[in-house]
Amino acid sequence: MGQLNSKRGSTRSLEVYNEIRSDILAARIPPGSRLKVGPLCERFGVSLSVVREALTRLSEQRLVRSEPQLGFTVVPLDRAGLEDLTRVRVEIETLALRWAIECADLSWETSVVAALYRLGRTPVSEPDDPNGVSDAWSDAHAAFHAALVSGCASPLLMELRRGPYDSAEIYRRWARPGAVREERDVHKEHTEIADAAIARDVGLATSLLEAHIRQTTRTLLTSDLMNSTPD
Amino acid sequence: MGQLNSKRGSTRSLEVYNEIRSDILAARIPPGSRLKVGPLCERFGVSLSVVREALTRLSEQRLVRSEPQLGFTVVPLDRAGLEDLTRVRVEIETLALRWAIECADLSWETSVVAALYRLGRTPVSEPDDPNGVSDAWSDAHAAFHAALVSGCASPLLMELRRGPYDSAEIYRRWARPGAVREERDVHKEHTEIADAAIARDVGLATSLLEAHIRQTTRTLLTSDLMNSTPD
DNA sequence: ATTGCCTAGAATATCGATTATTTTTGATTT
DNA sequence: AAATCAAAAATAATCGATATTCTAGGCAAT
Repeated sequence: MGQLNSKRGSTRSLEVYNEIRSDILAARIPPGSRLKVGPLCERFGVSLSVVREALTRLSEQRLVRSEPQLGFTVVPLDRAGLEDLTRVRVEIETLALRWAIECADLSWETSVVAALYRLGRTPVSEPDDPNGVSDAWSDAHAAFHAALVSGCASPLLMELRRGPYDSAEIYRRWARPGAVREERDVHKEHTEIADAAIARDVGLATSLLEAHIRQTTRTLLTSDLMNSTPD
Repeated sequence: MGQLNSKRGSTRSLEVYNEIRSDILAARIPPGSRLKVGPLCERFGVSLSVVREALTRLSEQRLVRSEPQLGFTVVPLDRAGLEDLTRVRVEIETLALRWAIECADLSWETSVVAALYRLGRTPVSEPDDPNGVSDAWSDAHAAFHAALVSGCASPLLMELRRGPYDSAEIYRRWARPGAVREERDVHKEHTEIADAAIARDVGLATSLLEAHIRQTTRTLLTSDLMNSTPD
């Protein structure tokens, strides 16, 4: 009864939304699996409407698929979808970076440097699970790419960028390096992108960013994950 | 018992969502006005959860703003927002058009020609309300711009394009020409864009499309609407 | 044995009522 | 008269239960 939620602007539905979103992005729920409302209610100690609202929001963001009368599922992995996603991401991310460099100021540079440093100091994988990527690294990686475009002076473009980035995150998280041991020096790629950006070299920075995104996809496409799941 | 809704895959919530969305895009609800759940329930003869779900979906699409604990409002008009929106739309629409031209095939050309013809034959405004734009023309206009990019072979890009287009639609609908009687020949602009696209002239088509979008915004920004509403 | 139909069980979508929060109102004090 | 605070009204958020739709598995017919 006495439920003291004094935090202003907070909502049970928002909390559940964040929990489920985090579960999906952190690869704690497999792509394609069903999200049954009943069990989720029980898990969060919350009512139907709350969970439905959270799932509805996620489905508008393309992290969840909603089939009327059939319920909700985590968006499935899909080869063609990843290729489309990559093309679109390359355009949006490089556009945002271009604008950011054109509008660049000191606080933007600072946030890029800071995010890069943090990313470089964060272990890529947990000691106990050397296959997957750690939550901490994923967060730092997201923060670095967000920082790169944070100076673009377009709130709308930054919001539009988030969806595709998150969609790609699911692929990154589920791709067990497996057979394809990465020969890339990912941190070097990040460093070069940041350097070029701060040096105001639009052409170099955007082409490095493009190569970075495409290379990641190439790795994912050849990973056992995308070849083992037929759909 | 009364099973009025035998349509598979339909949902009360989807219907309400479409109704409200249509109300917003057709300028039947003023920007910034509150969307109280109670009255909407009564109007549609439907329960709270249904309306909330519809509004949640709309707020993810940026047509509605959701402030926790404070309810929902139609997204307000905003000068800076329109300028940002325009910059982003120019990039996304021209990108999609570029891809469409590169992938062009006969059925794409056909749909462009068809949409252009329909648009040209649709009266811009109703006889009884010569100030506003007619629903039919808005639909035809949306269909034409959708047709232009329909050949881009990227489902994701087409979906991403829809949000900003709809956001801009609210501005188009609420701008009473007022003092600024359009000296443009809008249909000529559409025709030239379509011609260039079908002629595979990427540079011309995209720059005409860009000019088209920017010109519309320029008109809106000088209309009395954007100058009378301070926020 | 395979196909198609039908019934029980499970899950989704919707409802009506309850609880919690915000806004308004109006009395009280400075 | 202006400002402050407290009760009341309005509105948002959540809950528990009902109605509807889908799914699975058995049974009959070919």
